[in-house]
Amino acid sequence: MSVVSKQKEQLRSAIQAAIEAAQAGGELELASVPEIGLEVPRDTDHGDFASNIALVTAKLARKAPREVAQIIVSHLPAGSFIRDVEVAGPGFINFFLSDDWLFETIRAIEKQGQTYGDSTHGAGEKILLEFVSANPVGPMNVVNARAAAVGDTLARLFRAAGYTVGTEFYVNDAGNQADVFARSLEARYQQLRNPEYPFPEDGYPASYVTDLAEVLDREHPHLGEMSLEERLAFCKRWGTDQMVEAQKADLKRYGVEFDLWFRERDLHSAGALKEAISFLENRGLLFEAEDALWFRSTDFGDDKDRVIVKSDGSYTYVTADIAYHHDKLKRGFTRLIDIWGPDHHGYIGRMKAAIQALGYSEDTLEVLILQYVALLRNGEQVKMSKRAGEFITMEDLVDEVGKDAARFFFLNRSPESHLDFDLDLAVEQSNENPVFYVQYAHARICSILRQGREMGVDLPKSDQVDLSLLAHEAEHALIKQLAALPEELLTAALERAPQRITPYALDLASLFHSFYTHCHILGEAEPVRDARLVLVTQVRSVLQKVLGILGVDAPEQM
RNA sequence: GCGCCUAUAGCUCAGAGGAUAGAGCACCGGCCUCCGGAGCCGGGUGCGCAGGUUCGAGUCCUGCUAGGCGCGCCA
Repeated sequence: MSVVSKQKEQLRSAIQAAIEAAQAGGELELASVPEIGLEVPRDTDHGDFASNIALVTAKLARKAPREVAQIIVSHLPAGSFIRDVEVAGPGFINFFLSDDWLFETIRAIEKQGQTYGDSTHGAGEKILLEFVSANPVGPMNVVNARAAAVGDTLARLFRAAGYTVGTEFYVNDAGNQADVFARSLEARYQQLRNPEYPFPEDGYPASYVTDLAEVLDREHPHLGEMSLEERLAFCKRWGTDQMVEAQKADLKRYGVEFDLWFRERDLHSAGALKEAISFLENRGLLFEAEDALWFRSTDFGDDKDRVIVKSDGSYTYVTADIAYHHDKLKRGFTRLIDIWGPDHHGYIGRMKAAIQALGYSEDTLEVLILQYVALLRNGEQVKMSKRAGEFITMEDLVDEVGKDAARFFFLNRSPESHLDFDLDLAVEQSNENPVFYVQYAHARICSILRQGREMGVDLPKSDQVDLSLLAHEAEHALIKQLAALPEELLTAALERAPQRITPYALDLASLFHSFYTHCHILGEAEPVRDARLVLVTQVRSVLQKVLGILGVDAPEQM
């Protein structure tokens, strides 16, 4: 249990006891006592913790909120860890604690290191997080970059919250787009010898296809001996493999590595689609109409029924996706979280229907819809067309603004909000970027500790120093921020809100910078110096933890 | 027409039913005998509109308005 939770527990039982005492004395009449809410107020004038219990119960007690608060306060045990208590505002009870819990926080971080802030909340639950899943027919775009940042950080948050997590990239290498890509690649290959060779009307004209054709020609000279059918199959397999490798490299550079790259073609070759179809068939959920085979998804709340096998005998996208999700569930995952683009939101109904048809509850599948990213340059939206080969790729973005700034930028916004990414601004102001502000705090601490070492100062442990010397306002504010981490991480995971972490990091950095200007360290008398060295060491640890969650580097020097 | 998302400061965006709504950028002042000035301290404007629920609403509900996206035997 975190230090903050422990304080809240103690306060809760104190309040509970006070209410019971008031009831026994006939001062308060409550049929039932609701859960006692406690929060850390934003404003430090409002104490270390505050409760709204009097506001919540006022109606029940038929008294004014402030009066209820006053009665509760009068029955609080005296002389405890509660240093002071007051009734404030509309009826809040504000608690001012003795500083011990702050110092306990420092000892907890020192002891727990990079596991500080973790919890066991998700123990027993296995989450499969699927994200990016860009088609293997071209380079990834900036929405993919946004998805990668959000998904990767969510995965890290889930792990911190004690869940078992698997991350997957679904490679759609067996669908229409892969065929179109294969035909495009084959045509470019032919054109190396015969410039007149026709390029498919719906093909991808972008130059990377031409570049790829040249590699293909170089590495596979026997290709000309194949039949057209064989060659297309080869292009499809080889070409998508090349794209997957390129995507892997881009993502790795971006700090994202998946546990599994799941190939759609493996589902086909394993007969998983047929298996899924007969599974549904056995449950009487399929019917034939208009020469096609349909899934009666309306039985599970979908808007309309969906085609599973087209009239030409081929499968739809949803068929493979049902098989894929069935596979995930069979692997023992208890919750599936998919991150999709906004153009897929209409797809939620049929997938939730499929999950239920497979015998699981609707909320086994959770879909997070990521909104679009509009790129701005010179104040105007950059027009992009994948088909015309005109677009800013994820690789371009990372080249231009850097991994850390790009990730931080994406993670500073809520996933479901539309995002304008001003490239000029991101590049121009790269030195003023918030991410550097946080990294600078880390580098500064490293520098202090480095200089301390050079001066021959041994890094003290918390039990060797007098932590009560950390009495400055800036020090208390800093420690409170450290204490807030466990709740912050858990809430971010539960609400699927990675965008909560960047403000936390910025606040922590800001509180550190402020502390730094107000409180010197190495020049101070030994007891103060040592206490502060312990403090900044723990600040560094938490900065590393938080930057690690964001997937942003924590440099020792900048 | 139906569905999803969005609307908060000049701009880009945070915001957890609570007290005086925040950050960055931009703009204007201060702060270096001393650990990194990529820093600190101060300065000001805002919840699209109208109802409702609540002791209390930027937050929840309803209806409008505006923008983005979707509604395929495409993926």
